[in-house]
Amino acid sequence: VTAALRRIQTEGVAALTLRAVGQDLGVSRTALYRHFADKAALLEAVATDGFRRFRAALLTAWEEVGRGRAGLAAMGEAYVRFALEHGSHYRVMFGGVLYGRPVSDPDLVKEGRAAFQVLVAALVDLQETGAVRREDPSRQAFFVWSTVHGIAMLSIDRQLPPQGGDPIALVRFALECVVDGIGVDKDSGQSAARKR
Amino acid sequence: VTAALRRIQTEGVAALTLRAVGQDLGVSRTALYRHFADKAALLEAVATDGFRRFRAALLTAWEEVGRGRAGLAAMGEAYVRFALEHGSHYRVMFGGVLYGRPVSDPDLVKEGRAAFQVLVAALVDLQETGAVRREDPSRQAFFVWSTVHGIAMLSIDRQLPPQGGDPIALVRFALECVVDGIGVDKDSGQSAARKR
DNA sequence: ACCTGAACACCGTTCAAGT
DNA sequence: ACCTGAACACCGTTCAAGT
Repeated sequence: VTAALRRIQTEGVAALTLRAVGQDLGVSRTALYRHFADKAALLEAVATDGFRRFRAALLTAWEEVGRGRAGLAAMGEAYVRFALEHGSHYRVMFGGVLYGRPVSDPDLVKEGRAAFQVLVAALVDLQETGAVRREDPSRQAFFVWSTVHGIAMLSIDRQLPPQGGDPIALVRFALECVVDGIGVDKDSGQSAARKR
Repeated sequence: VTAALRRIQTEGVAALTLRAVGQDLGVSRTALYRHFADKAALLEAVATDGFRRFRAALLTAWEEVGRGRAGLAAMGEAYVRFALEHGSHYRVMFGGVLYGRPVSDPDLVKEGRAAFQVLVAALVDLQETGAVRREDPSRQAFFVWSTVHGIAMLSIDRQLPPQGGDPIALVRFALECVVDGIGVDKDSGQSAARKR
């Protein structure tokens, strides 16, 4: 898995061939079939590993900055930073490299859910401090996730420039708007974050 | 191009091989090299065609519903509907099938920009009616685009369920929050959409 | 201008065979 | 248990050759 990761990082996801991985390991291409059912299984293992690192990155960002609205912003920045720095890895986790489902590895879906739960927990926290409306936090989380995921994806695909500018600046702006959006109290027409 | 599109729709993007396209056309695989420099060029043509249809779909949704906040919502729904109904086509346009850049076809970047301009124009319209803050509309557009793109991508990759629910419902919720978010007047703490 | 067939260098995968 | 080598069915791409 680490050999596969190294290749993916340096040569891109397209260069991940069983033969190349085998060669890096000083072993035959077919030897990998003793450890993984097929290439998809290797990719699933890579994705699972990715979700673990990903979750850790989000969590430390959230805790270092000290929760609250600023914590969510830090988490969002950590999110797109991860995606930018590990573009190929992020692609394997999300971008449909494993497009021909179904996902067979239960660890993969477990780690994926765990990463998502970090976001849900953050939103619950924001609800408690009153920064955000009290409603289904997982719905809010899907919304936030989509926004940040979209920024990450478009950045990786170089679809944001030319004047799209810095992805980090964009995610900062976007998350401010998002929190305002899910913070607006529909009855009073006021931001929940601003009223005491 | 239409033959390639048909294959992509029915068999998925992975099944798009030059040999298969040639066979569908009753022609040799290598014959395609008289019309496209290589496979990437074919995919770029498919993507260009996709952006044209995409732009048309967004535009009619925007105009049919009659602009304004409801128009943006309709546009967002049309967006994810397009992505869901033409998953493979959408993938070619965005999802990094053309990952190994650079994009060489100038028509492709032109059509891509044109589709994006539909969104920008909509936001300018919302600014004029006072539904949304007056600031750089393209920055707002990148934000909105990211959100909807994220929902579309996660839906296509089946990453939203199980309890993520209907993507259309999610985009409706998300766009309401987004408009609230970019409509909040920072000075008064009130939603610009609500004050007269 | 457009197409063909053979050829080349790559894939993932299977399988009989070795230690 | 782990690995190997040959083999198979696929790829994209090139090239000399045909009309």
